[in-house]
Amino acid sequence: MIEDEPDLRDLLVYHLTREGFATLATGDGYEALKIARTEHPDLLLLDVMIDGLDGLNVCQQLKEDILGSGLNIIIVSGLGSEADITLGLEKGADDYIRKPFKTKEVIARVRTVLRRARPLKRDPGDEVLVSPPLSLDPASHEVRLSGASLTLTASEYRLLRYFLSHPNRVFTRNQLLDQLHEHKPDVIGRNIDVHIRSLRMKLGVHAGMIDTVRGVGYRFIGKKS
Amino acid sequence: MIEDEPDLRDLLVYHLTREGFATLATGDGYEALKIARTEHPDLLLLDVMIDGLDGLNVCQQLKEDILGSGLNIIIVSGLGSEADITLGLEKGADDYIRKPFKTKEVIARVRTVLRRARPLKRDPGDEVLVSPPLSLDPASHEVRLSGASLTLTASEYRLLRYFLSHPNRVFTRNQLLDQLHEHKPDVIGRNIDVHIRSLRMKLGVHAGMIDTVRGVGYRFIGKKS
DNA sequence: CGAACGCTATAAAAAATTTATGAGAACGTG
DNA sequence: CACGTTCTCATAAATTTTTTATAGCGTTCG
Repeated sequence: MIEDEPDLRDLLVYHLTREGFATLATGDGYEALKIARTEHPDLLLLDVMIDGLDGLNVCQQLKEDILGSGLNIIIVSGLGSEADITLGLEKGADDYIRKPFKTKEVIARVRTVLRRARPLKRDPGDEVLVSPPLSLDPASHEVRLSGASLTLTASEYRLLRYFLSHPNRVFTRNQLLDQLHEHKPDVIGRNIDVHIRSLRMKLGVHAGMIDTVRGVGYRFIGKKS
Repeated sequence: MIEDEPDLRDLLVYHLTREGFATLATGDGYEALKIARTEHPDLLLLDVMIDGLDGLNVCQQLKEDILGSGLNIIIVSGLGSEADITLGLEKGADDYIRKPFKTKEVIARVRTVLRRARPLKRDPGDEVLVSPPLSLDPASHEVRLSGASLTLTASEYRLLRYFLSHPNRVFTRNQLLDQLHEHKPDVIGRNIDVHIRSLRMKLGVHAGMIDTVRGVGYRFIGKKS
């Protein structure tokens, strides 16, 4: 992100980070070029009114420079600079946002551009979790064991997904319960046992992937794929 | 909750309580500090525009004060105080809500922050403890001796973890017992001996790492990794 | 130097805790 | 209402923790 107003920059960085985007920010045009060339970002959020170098120049240089490398650019325009927008789009920007904006809107646009531009790169939260011989695809909600499709209930799925995204780590029953539903205070901790059991049954031979840690809880044993 | 408008305060208290959160509310900054320090809340819902003491001050003081105790803070900002938000986030707040808001939104945020915060609570103690040839990983609850995995019972694990995090220091039997369970006053001190023994057995050749200090207790002999 | 004492190690039995399992009730959804 | 899912509970099985008893070792002091 290139944005020269520190407050606004920090706010946006905070939000983007919170939404799962790895974010780098600067207020200076030259620095931006340097960062863009070394870090190969997927997306540039570019305020056209910045120090050091005109935003549109940055836009143009980068588009030429890293042509085809999959860099996307969203222009953030100041008030009443209609011209900048059209100019920017001509120079290769993919979208624009007009000030003042809501952070929600920014995030939505970022998402949209990234999704449109990179059907290959999935959302971080949508990546297929693999831990042989298990694989779980959040997008299609499908789980496979040694290639064969497993039919899981919603709870089983959630549990397994949580396990798969935090392999080799112990969780107490309450931690696991929290993953199943937005904390239902009245649910008895022991009922995790039942879910574990059904998961294990469906895992069949590989039931051992879910390990009981006596006196603590459960742990999923998984290899890095 | 710190909120100085009584109507709004009551409304929120009503809703939060109905959702199962134990809620305390005040409109005064100083009182808030006092309550926070005695009641050890999990979450602070903090309006930055309050009487008695500036909201951001409250935020900062509490974060410093109860550092690591797992206090989470959500800032509620008045209209157009963008600056307060970033400032607050810098001072340690975990999230913010902008006025005007819907009670549903507030509840959702509260839930989210609390859920997100809970596993983090465990983080500080998550570092792997190493004292060659021993290593203990709190996250996976796994202990290795010269690379080979050791299977410990819950008590053995706790004991060893305590030893590893305080090497070369003598502990009385009662101190060690306190580590095993939240104070069970009726347990006889001598039973630590039994745990020590089983630990030593599992340590095999390295049983000597646990040293008997006659007339006092035990000490773990460890090198810094 | 050696016997007595106090503390620790060991072993085995008893008590307590924890987990697995099976079956049924409650719940929600179509 | 029928169905599949989720939750609760009771009981059995497994394992851990505590207790108890005895043997062993080191220290102290006559």
